Amino acid sequence: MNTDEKKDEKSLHFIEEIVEEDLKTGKNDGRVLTRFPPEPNGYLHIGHAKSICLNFGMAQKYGGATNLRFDDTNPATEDVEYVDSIKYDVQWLGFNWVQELYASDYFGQLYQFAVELIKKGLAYVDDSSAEEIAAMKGTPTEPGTDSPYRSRSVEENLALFEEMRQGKCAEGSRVLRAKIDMAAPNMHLRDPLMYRIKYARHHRTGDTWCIYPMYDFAHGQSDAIEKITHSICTLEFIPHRPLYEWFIENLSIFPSKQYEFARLNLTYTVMSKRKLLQLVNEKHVSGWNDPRMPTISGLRRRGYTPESIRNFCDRIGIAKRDNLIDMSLLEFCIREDLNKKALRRMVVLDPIKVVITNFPEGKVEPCPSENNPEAPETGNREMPFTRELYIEQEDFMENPPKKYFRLAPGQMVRLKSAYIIKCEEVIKNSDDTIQEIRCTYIENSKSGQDESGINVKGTLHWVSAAEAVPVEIRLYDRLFKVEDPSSESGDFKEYLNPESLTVITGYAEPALREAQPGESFQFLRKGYFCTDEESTTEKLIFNRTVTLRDNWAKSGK
RNA sequence: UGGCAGGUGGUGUAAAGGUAGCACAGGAGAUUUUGGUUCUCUUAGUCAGGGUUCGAAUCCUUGCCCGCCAACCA
Repeated sequence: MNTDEKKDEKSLHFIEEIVEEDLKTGKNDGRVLTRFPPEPNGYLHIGHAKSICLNFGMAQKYGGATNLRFDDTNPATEDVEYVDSIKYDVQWLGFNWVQELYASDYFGQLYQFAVELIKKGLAYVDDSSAEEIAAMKGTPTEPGTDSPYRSRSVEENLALFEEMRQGKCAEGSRVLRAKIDMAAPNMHLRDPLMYRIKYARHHRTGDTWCIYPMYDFAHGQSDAIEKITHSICTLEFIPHRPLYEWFIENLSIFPSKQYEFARLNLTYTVMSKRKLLQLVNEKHVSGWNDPRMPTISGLRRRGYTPESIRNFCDRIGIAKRDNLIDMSLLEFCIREDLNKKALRRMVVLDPIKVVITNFPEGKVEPCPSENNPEAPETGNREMPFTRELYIEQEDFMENPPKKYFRLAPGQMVRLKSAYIIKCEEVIKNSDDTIQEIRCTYIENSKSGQDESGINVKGTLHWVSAAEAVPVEIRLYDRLFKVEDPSSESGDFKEYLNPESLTVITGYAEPALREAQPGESFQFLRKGYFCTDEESTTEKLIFNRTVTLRDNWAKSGK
């Protein structure tokens, strides 16, 4: 009994365990307040989605809340364009923050904190150059050396820091540093920089400030100011934790706690904002929302749903070891979701003409076809069946291998929701290519009223040649040719997949005329496709989200 | 040769000293008017050595391997 109960429980990941322990011991009065802290210097990607699901998810699960806080301490790289896209993407994923905040909201408070540390003799103004500071920092195996400015008096430091703030110092001429330990084995404790001078216009504070706090002197204090209980970040911030705690202790502010988990890596793509920005700037992709990008906006345009992404984040788990998740898991998640939701439509991507010789010219016979067999309540739409049709080039072979269930001379197939046809003759062009396939249809074999008694192995999708709508189809494939482009030697861009995008014209059944931008469909036997945002009634454009699973192709044919 | 954090099937992730489980991927079959879906079944794993223990993925120890850290980035 006891063991059965245990089996049913989903096991907790290490952060959930920490929170449950805190709740049990009454820490923070049972309060859970997390924050999602993006820097507005790029678009959010699927790795951020993992963090978003974690931070908002923890709050949701334990009756807490989550702040959205922009870590905007570097005006040189940040912009409102990014702020807007980030807010949109978080909401699109299905999460709501209680407060929209900015580290820049705290610039005044942070300045006071710095003054406080100077007064306590724990911070000093250093006139050394960036190069000199780097040289005095030492190396991981050798201790650093004290700066000649390290022993300035409190009064002098106070005056100098004030001058920095007033814009009396040139950019790069001075910095404010914490006075900790130049011999610390942890490099981050070797008198880390707290403030630097930057004459850059900030997207929120404008020209109010010319000194800006570094990450380490902004993040922890922002957490403390907001009384964040669990400050969750990625593994590379582990060495920052002692510094995070040092500032909090010496300032005697709310003791937020930092916890670190392993960031997401995905096969056949890159996940660093720097690299993604490079792909955008160098035009290897059409923009941050190119459907090949692992960005939230790219995935959205590709046809990924919020549900599928949340589900994916759920399945990959939270742990501390480095990981490289197989792209096929993400693909599984979107297929799973779209299988339930996407309406079925027939589109021939690579047409070959079929003439039904015993079907009257000019006749149009409506064939009802289910919109989604997984959701019968979606009903049917009608496909027009006519004498001339298109089927897929690959669905016909003159000399088929055994177990080829499709069309071949003398063989019969079912046209989905319509008739069984038999291939009678192949008409060729002078260059030996196929001009058209001549078939006869079995009159009493219509779907739903089949009295032919004929059993066929294959069912093909098709469209009426006369009624089909030409549409643009963008076939997307993986962005890179190798699983882990970042770990390969040389420039990661050498490994871009030149065939990541193929644009073709396909022939769609008439019902697709009404496709709205953002709407997803299953093109029968071909895959899931999403109407592109640039699609119009005059020119329909579809992006391939993902192919269907294909056991036939997998078997090597 | 410094500090820190990790190492469980191909990929992820559970098992908190007591049956190594789940998902994806792979394989076999059944169903199917999508070679889709669904349903069965299945291959495959505790980094290595030593120790503690009745019993170790788990504790101790040594070694090996991977990652992060020396931006006026976050």
